[in-house]
Amino acid sequence: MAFSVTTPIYYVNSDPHLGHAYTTVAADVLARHHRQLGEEVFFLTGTDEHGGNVARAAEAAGLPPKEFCDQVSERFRRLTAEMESSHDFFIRTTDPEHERRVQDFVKRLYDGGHLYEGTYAGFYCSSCEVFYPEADLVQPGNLCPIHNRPTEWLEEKNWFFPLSKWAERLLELYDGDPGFVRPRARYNEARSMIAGGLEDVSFTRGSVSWGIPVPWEPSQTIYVWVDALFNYRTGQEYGLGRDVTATFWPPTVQLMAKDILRLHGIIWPAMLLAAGYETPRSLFVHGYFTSDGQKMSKTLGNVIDPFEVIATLGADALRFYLLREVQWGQDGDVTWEGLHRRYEGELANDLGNLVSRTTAMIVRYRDGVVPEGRNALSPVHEAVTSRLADVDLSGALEEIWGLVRAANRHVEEQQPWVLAKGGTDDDARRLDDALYTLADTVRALAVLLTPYIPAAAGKILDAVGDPGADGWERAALGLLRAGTRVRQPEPLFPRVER
RNA sequence: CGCGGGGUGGAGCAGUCCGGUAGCUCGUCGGGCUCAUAACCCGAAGGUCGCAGGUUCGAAUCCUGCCCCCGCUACCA
Repeated sequence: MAFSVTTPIYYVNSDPHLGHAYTTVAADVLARHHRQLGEEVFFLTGTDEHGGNVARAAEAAGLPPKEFCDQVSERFRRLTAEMESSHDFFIRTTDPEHERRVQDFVKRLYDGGHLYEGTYAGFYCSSCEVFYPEADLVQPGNLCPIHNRPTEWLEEKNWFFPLSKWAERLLELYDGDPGFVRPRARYNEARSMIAGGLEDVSFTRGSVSWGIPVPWEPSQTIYVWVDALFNYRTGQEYGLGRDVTATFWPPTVQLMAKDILRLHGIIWPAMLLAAGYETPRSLFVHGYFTSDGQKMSKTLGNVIDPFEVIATLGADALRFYLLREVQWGQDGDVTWEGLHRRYEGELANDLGNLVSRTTAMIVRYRDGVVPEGRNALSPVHEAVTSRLADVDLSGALEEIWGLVRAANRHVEEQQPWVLAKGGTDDDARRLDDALYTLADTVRALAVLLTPYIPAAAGKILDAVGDPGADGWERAALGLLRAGTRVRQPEPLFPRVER
């Protein structure tokens, strides 16, 4: 089995923020989980670096475009590193290997007769790098509907991709697989965009120089979105120093936010169909964040910087919070208040404290050796497996937390401290069972949580004497060997001052 | 006739596809415990499931109409 997952490549026009972190951690959880399952995994992320927006941002920063991209791309790379992303390759669209392949790809479409030459005239927004039909403009003043700034009337010779021609094939794709785009509402949205009629799209630009030259007409550059989308393919072709497309193409799951659904759900598969490539197995569209019910903005002062979260509470906390607080696939509200609440209430009190009390009791009552016993709790790994197979990242976490709570409840029900004082054989046997249940459950929890909070999960496995045993088959209960040595670790999630 | 999301106890949400005693977390109040990161556990109060009609033995769930909020305008995932 092979599993390949992608994030969008992040546009270097702006600094990394919480949304980027969100998509990255989601992809990372999937990648780590599928590795646990023993599958071959290819997880691709990176940065999107061409286009007029970047050229302008570079100019504003007083840097040549490539140098500017180097700097910003490095910030994104640092974010992925700090949040412990396990991606297999970090692509940059300014990689010469990528640029060359994009040219080959576009040439292939050209040679196959899939592009035609036309003149494009229209209202152009230089921020979007997009022409708008007059009907979409904000009046008066022909303002860009996205930026609310004046557009300019521009005419240029372009190569076009006849998207309209592909509508029927796209509908077949959608109708043949209701799971192609998830959640369902996004599938409906994309399908109705196709059914409502598609317009051909410009494939090249005459007015943007910071881009990949069109092979047969070097005065033009390849439109940045073509260049960007095709990273999913080129990354597999050269990312590992060899072509792994035979194993990993097409991508199993491609993650994105809703703003780029049209690009990924319509244009991207059409491009691939035209070029004769297999289309992605599935797309998953997640939601947006608000903070305190409002969009994040510097002016409102409710911006949450992922670097700051990691510096304050750690990468595990950020990863956990984003996937726990926000219903996967929906918009969600994130705040520092909520972050602290989840950190203290769930990571520290529920999980961290469970590990603490479990290990402390085994050290205290059984000299740190796991006794013989059987696990009295009900396993959750099958439910979690099925949630993750459905790419339900917050649902899986909910299932896991049910086991955390059950374990804490078990302590109260069994009252090991009472059993330890009782002198009968029955007391001793019941204490053994209770301690075994706790140690084994904590161990299984670490396995289940490995994709989400890899650092803490590793520490838990070390503490219960099962280091590195994080394969998914270990997620079942009752696998901890009696006689294993346990020690009490430092608090996994120490209290942090607000 | 722009598109999309949402309205469920004080807060945040699940449940709505495939109708059948309204559930979870947090908060509040009361109690228990002492293994543990002053953590943990139990109990209670608290909801006419946005409104109005309809279908049905039965509607948060299906149908019709309406009202309100949010995003699409951003450091845009």
